[in-house]
Amino acid sequence: MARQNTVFKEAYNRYAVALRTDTALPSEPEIAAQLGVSRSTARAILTRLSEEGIIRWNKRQKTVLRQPTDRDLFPSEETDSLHDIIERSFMQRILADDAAPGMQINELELAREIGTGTTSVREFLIRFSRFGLIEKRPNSHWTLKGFTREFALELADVREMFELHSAAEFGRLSRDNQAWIDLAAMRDEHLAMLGDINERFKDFSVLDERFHLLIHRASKNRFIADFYDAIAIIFHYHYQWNKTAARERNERAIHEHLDYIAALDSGDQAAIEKACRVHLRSARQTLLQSLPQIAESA
Amino acid sequence: MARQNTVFKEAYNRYAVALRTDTALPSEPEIAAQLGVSRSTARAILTRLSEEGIIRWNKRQKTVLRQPTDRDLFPSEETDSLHDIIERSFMQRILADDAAPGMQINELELAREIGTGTTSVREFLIRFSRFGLIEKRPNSHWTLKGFTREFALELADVREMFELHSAAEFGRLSRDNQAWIDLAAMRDEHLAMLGDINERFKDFSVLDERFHLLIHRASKNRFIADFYDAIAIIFHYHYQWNKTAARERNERAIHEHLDYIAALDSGDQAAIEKACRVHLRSARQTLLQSLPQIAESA
DNA sequence: ATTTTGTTTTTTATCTACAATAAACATTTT
DNA sequence: AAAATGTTTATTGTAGATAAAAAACAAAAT
Repeated sequence: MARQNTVFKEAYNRYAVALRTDTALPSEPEIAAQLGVSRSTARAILTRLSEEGIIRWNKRQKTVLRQPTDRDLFPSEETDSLHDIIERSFMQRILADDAAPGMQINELELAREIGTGTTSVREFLIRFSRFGLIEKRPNSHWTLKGFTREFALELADVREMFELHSAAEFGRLSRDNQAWIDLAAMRDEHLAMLGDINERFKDFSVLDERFHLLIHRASKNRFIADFYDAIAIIFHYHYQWNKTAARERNERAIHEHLDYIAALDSGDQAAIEKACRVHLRSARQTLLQSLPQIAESA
Repeated sequence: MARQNTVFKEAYNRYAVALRTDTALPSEPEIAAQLGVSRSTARAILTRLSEEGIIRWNKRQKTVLRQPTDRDLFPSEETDSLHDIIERSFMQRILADDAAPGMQINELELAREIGTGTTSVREFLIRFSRFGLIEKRPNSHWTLKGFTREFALELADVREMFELHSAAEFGRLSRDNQAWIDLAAMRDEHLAMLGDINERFKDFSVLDERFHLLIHRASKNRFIADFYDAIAIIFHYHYQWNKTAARERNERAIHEHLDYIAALDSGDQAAIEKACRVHLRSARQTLLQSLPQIAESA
């Protein structure tokens, strides 16, 4: 098999669930644009919808005959892209207890366990290597460097440099910039979450990511943006893993964010830097406390 | 063909030129370690040296019979690793005049022109993408973002953050650290080059890279180190390309380096920061001036 | 004249195979 | 017994093939 048609299946599901009986569908290019796929794929979706009797399709006439049921959709295992499958599987492995720093990573073994070819695994590892968690010796194996204390400290250092820079840039944005509106909305979301913290503290990590992304966008720097992508992925898996004292930790972080937002809003660079440093210091503590115990420096 | 034996050929050449008639060669593991290859490859080298009548090899007895000549060596085209070939070829293309920002990059076309398979080109592009000069749209083509003014400014911003951090860390190193000895040697090299600047100004870029690498090593941060790798590669090709006013530019940079070294040596953090900023400001200017004219923001 | 659909071509994503290289194991030599 | 050599096995690096997806081209409809 050369390639899975996951793009088609995933887009098919996405389109099918949004269909409403008796409505007319737009033109092929419009459907393609809505779904973010090519017209070829959009046509493949229409073809299948037609074959399944979900729509009647004749050139420009496209009418929804019936609501698709769950049985019309592709199962979720078939809609995940190979890259996502590999990423999830790999992250689970390196966060598992028996993944000790210094461990070798075997491409063929990994590919077999995930049930995929070696090329995809190789490409994933190359992409993933920029997160600093694995390293390759040429003509030889990859080595897991792991979530060690060194890793956390190095990550935190760079994060602080970048965030202080971005926060300062944010403070310099002209007042008619969309970012200020987004920031105000963000404050409201923080307040809302705080009002129902006992129920909603688990949603904080998503809000946290969006908040810092908003700040970082102000710097308009591709290297900072890339680094934040890396952080987001690492935190995404890491927080799924480590959930100790989440409520207290998140509540405190929300308060810090609110102070930080107020400082940004004031436009006072000294206040911004101060609030940013306060938050970054506790974020660093959180990160260090959440390290897996076995992953001490190799 | 599955794989070129460039590791073997390159190591063979390296070992052959160092041979001296009538000397005895060490054990296989030792040879392998010297060359930085596996014993399998070391044995392949000994086998060929023996077949060519350059050595007599009988178990532990390995004697050099004659000095290898140029004709014994593999031609340089056969010793370059595929990765290096692709890198060189690709950098030449994106620095060429007709490489406009926004241009599409075609994997298959690139592979054919370089005379290699698509897999290697893909992997190269994935690795190269972290330098921020190209970008991929999933399921579609790569786009050349190019050496634009934005790129230079973003690069310079991050470089400044990192170098200020590293320089401060350097100033905090304990006095018995090897880095101080290296720094003193580095100052002497700068002075020597300055004494013969008209002849040697072209060697500055190598010294410049080594100098900044020394500074950055003090921060012991993998993200900073990786970023500096990227800078070094980009500058390597970029400076080969742009050579305007090299003598004056380099002479001034040497003076700045010497001031910077003196500041580091003093251990005074304020002086370090000042000297570092002075140098970084002119380095930024140099970078901006060296931009290709056509590569203005797309 | 522009937009939509129909059809063909190009390009990417992924698998498989295999030589080069590294690594492991076994035997011999000192 | 430790280190070297001899031999076998495992793993990586790369080419080539192919289905999926995108893109380009052509014809038809508003």
